[in-house]
Amino acid sequence: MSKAGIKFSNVKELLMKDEDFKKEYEKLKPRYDVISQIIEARTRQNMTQEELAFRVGTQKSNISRLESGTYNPSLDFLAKIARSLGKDVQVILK
Amino acid sequence: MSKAGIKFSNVKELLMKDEDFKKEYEKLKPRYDVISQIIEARTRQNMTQEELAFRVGTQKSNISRLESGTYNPSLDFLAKIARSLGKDVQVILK
DNA sequence: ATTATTGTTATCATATATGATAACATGATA
DNA sequence: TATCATGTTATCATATATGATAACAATAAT
Repeated sequence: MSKAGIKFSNVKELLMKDEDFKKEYEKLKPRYDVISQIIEARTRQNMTQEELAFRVGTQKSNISRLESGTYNPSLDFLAKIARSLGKDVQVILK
Repeated sequence: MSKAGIKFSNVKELLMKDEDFKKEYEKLKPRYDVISQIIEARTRQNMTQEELAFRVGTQKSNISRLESGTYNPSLDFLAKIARSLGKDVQVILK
């Protein structure tokens, strides 16, 4: 074991975790990005989750769940949300 | 009935259908748009559905199904596809 | 202190996305 | 013709997204 007092295996483990974290982050970035925009657009218009839910045709709890980022939303659902916020959703590969 | 020989109710019906069609189209536009980009990116790289499937970690039949536009894909799936095509998916509300 | 407003969390039921496999279609090529 | 490469379609199993309802938390307003 080196003087620094930390085993390489542990460092590697940490780096691996960091790699995993990065990969995980990359994977979740599109989701968090669009959610941020949704929350931003909604609050900017002083719209409550309940009002947005009404326009979308669902319940406020479901809007809260969406905004929490705890699951993987479908494209159609995102599009419905966007239109209920007076916007269009645009998906671009680049 | 007017001289033109077509009942208003029928015209209305047609217009309604047109409205429905427009609404339906608006609703499906984001899906078809992103699918077009996927197919474009894949074929541009001379990549087969089988190769894309391998990179994504699924089967070629599932890629075919996605590209057929017959269902409502999730954001994560689109992101995985994009990355396997060497691209990033970008979702914008505007 | 109470009540209203807004958002959160948990839970159940149902619909559907996704993975996997197989069979088939089509066109190119030997 | 036979084979190979590529894409399509059907089907089943499983995981999960979504709708719906209820209970709760936090904050503001009265």
